[in-house]
Amino acid sequence: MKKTNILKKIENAGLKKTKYRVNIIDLLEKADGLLSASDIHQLLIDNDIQMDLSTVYRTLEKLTENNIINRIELEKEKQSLYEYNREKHHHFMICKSCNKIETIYDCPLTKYEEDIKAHSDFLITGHKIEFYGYCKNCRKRLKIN
Amino acid sequence: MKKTNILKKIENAGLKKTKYRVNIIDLLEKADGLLSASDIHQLLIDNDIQMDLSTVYRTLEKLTENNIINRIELEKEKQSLYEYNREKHHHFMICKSCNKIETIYDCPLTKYEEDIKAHSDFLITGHKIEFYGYCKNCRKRLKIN
DNA sequence: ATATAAATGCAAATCATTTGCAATTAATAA
DNA sequence: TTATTAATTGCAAATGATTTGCATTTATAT
Ligand SMILES: [Mn+2]
Ligand SMILES: [Mn+2]
Ligand SMILES: [Zn+2]
Ligand SMILES: [Zn+2]
Repeated sequence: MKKTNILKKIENAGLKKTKYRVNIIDLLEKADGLLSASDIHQLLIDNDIQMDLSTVYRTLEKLTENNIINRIELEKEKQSLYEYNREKHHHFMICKSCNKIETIYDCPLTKYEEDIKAHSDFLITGHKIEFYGYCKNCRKRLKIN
Repeated sequence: MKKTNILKKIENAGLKKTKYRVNIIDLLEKADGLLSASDIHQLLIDNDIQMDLSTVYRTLEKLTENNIINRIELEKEKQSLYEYNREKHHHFMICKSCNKIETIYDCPLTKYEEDIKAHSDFLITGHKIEFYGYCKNCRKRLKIN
């Protein structure tokens, strides 16, 4: 992503443009998987960017609040994970053996939520799904079909 | 549930029959909602049953391992919650305003999982869904339609 | 009744996350 | 540019749920 776009996002959120914020957004935008606060902290250090872990947390909080990134809480992962917000509804498949996380850009619930809307007093405004199972590699390795 | 059935469950799991285990299973079987470890600890104290919180945790762990109860980890609840395992597949609807948790004994994913099975290398063996929205009371109170 | 492994209480440790506070810095106005 | 002010930061300490080490007790089988 062009740096100007990142700066625009920060500006639109009414946040100060600090090198830390630009760096974290940049890093998450380039990352291909989900990253934890400490992952991010370490990656910054690897890039010679010193930043206190508490500041990482505060930054992630602010960016999450402003929908620039998403905080993901997965079953069993004690740490929160973060991803760049590409504004594309998605879900996760998590391998029970190696913990690999794959993303599904697809959603089976649209119709179901409409049904609930019609038949229940509860108004659904969102949902979260995690699928659990075995990834390609682990199926092979563990001979699971 | 008749106490003999609880004892049978403990026995089948190869666990010792301690008053604590019987009490916790009993309590969860009667509870109508989800309970945290500290909820359970407090309820036991209210019933004049002294039990160390660490023992509550260890008991819940054992009962979960043996599928007598289920451990539920919900987005944003920092504490794990527990329910008696009625062996009935279900999901939750969580009110964004009052945090009320309602259960859905229904599942919209059977067909979808078969689709994934057919089109992906990932083998799905289970899933987890949380629906978020507003319960009847909060819809009324907050005038949300 | 005895032996043995499991269960327990208590205190201390863990670990991700949060917070208080003083110092620094970005944004804005003068 | 300089001054002003609120936001941001670093550091150390706190938090809070959960876990663990260890000595003691208890349930179960012989
Ligand atoms: Mn969806
Ligand atoms: Mn289901
Ligand atoms: Zn795997
Ligand atoms: Zn509600």
